[in-house]
Amino acid sequence: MIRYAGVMNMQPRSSAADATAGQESRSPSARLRDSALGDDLGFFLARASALSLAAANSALAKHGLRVRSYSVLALAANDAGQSQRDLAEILPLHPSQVVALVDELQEGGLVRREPAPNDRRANVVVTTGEGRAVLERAQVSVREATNELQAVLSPSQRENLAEVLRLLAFPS
Amino acid sequence: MIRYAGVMNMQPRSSAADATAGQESRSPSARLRDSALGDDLGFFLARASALSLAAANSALAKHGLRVRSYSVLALAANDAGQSQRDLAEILPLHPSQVVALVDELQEGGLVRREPAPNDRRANVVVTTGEGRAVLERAQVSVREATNELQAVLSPSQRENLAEVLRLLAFPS
DNA sequence: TATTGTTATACTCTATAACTATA
DNA sequence: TATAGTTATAGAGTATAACAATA
Repeated sequence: MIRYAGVMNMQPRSSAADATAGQESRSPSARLRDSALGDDLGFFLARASALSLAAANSALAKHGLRVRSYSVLALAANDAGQSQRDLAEILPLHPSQVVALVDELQEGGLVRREPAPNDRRANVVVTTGEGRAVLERAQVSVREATNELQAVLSPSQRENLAEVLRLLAFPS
Repeated sequence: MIRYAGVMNMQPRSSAADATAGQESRSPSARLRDSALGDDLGFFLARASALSLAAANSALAKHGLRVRSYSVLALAANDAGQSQRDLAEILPLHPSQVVALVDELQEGGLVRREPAPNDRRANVVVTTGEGRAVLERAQVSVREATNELQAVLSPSQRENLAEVLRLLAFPS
């Protein structure tokens, strides 16, 4: 049911084709291992990320959300008083992308734009009651999908991964 | 110089704005940590992947390549006799995407399409001498970029990461 | 009947520039 | 003059369907 995104769309291949492939039929993973990509950490990073993104998007679909709108909703819900500019900075997205995402969430009744108290240029993005309810349900779905994906890892591997990825994602 | 791709485009913000932000000015990373995204491994995975992709694309630009064309070139060079369908399966990309990538590489003189010996429907993608030369130089650049990105990690952390990512990327 | 390469199309995500209203 | 939000547009990347030639 999961659709792989990005560099990751799987093309299921008939096993008949494999069977008749002839003499030089190493497995796809063997070919990959022997190529220049075989020890390329970036390749695995991209693939793991795409799988994770696809799983999250799939889990969020039933709530009418995608990863990016979910992110905006999650941040807006966490702390009232955040302007669109703040959201753009934190996520990080371009301000013009935040406009579209907030539009979408607002049309669904999940957030409101309110005038910022100190700055008449700025909007504060505020979650509605409906928005908070949807977010809570969506969080459960995302967590389930994440756990399923990480089921192949031991608890210590998970912790290690989180720590190392944090270093890579936010080099300080 | 690096341009961050995807969910990852950084919007540099004037420190003046931060200084005058007023009472509730937690840092962006603090806001992120407190939000529903703060413990979301998928978020860090996406961000690390985007940084890695951007670094690789940046490193490949001077060779006239991008990550996807580099991947096709690397696989074609590794093993003569691979059809476009094979490449699509291994990478994995949609066959129609491989068409465009091979077109591009062929126009640059890095690969040739040759008729497959056993199957007149299929093309075999073969690297030219120029293609192999470019690939070798590109590989050096990619490796440099990767090392720079992973400089924050200890050797054992790198090994661990590679092992864990392999499990996530290719769940068997 | 199924598969290979191909073309075409559409949709998502990302990047950039420009405009307006405020500061 | 700089910033917040907005609009518009263009380019990657991705997904899908259809077609001709061949198996």
